[in-house]
Amino acid sequence: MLTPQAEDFPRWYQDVIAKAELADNGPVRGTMVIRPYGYALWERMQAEVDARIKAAGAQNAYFPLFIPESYLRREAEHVEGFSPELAVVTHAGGKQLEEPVVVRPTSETIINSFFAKWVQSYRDLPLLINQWANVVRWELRPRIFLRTTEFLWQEGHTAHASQADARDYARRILHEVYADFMVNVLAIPVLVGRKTARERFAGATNTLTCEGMMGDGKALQMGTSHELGQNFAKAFGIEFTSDSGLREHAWQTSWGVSTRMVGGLIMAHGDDNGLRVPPRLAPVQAVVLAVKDEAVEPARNLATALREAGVRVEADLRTDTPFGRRAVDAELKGIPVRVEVGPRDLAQGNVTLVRRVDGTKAPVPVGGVVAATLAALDADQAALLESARERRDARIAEVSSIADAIEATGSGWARIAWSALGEEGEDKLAAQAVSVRCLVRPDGSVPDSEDEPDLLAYVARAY
RNA sequence: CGGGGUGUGGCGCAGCUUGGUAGCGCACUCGCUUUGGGAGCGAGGGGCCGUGGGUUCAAAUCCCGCCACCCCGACCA
Repeated sequence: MLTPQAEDFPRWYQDVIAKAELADNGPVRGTMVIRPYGYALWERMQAEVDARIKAAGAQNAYFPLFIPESYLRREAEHVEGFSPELAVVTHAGGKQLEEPVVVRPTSETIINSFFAKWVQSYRDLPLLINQWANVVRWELRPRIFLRTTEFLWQEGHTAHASQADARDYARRILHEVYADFMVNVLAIPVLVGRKTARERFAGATNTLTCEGMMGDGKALQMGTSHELGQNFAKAFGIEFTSDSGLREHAWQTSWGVSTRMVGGLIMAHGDDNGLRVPPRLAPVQAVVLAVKDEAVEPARNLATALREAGVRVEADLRTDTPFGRRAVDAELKGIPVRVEVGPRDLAQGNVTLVRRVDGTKAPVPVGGVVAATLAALDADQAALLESARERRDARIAEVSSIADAIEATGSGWARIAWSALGEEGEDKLAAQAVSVRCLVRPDGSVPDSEDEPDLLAYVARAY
């Protein structure tokens, strides 16, 4: 299984670094350089997430990279959560600044300072804003793709007229944007639930999460959606006149997903032969590989036919590069379908269709390539999700004691009654580097409070 | 900050115990042969061995100091 920066890299991961070009460590500790192929994966994630955000009614905007230090101090809990990991600019323009500015670790403070101007009436609400940006958090221990000093993300910030509206919107983003994308595009069957107070975002009144299980059984928080209550509205003066003429503070949410998802994709689906990219995400869904010179023209034609059928296709006509190398290149990148076009098969009117997800190879008549490719893409998207779901479910242990829970997290997750755990239990887990990933109701839905009866806690080791 | 470890061509490493002409794999350059699963053969280029000092006829190797980086924890998307 593929773990970025694991002690003993699988050999192929080094190859991915060297050849498939996902990411390098950057020149500053913990930053990362995303090479073109890794960025292509991120661009696809952006496109899919952005479409869902817009469908949920939010609009894109952009706010400053630099935030006056005093802005962060306005919300006590928030500043406490971030102060150790801030990058602070003290000098600029050749002199010391009167007030240092921080490089945004997240943009609640700067965006809310504008919201305070933009929101005057209940008619201005809800205000639904999203920003695609880079942020910087000087973490103690970076981990490539999962916790880098600088990362790319999307952060949504909204203001609502009522607590109920804010609560509903935070849930809507969680389900319709994040979980929908992760399950249906990334093929990662995320668990959706509520964070405990201990795990909550600094400054939030409620944090919701999508938790994915990686190939080694550890958990990865892949996306979060927060209810901020009126904390920031009070700190930044976001007030409006309600329909009954009263002056009220807005209720807010914030939510985000980041390049961490690239790491999640790698660790959830990668195998010993490289990446496996689900077809709906894949920047290149099919590669048509000409085995020898005389197959170049037929290969080009097949690529055109696939493109016209709506497949994201690439023709590999580099017949001066050995076949094996080109096949392995496609495999490492996780390209779902490979169509090998060679004279031997062509003589029979066939090509070979190779599928990355299950590794099968089969001869297909030239005229049937488009249909076979479309069928394979659909089937493999479903197969990847199904195998990830089976693996996850098989690794969730039902336990009733804290000791058993810790034991179970050696290989997967544990499910335990929240009443058997509580905050004291959470402390004991933490001492063993185990955390409560989220709380859910018995029917799997997201709780409104951690005090609801019969809640279940999922506990695991996490990245 | 605590506990481990590592610094040797672009990348990954051996050599260090027992001092004596700096080596291997990958990558790179050239030539020929190859091309249906990470090509083969031949010929090349490239390194003040992290850094400062010490011991010695002689230091990658031994001694002392410093620096950097990595891993495991604390912090965290």
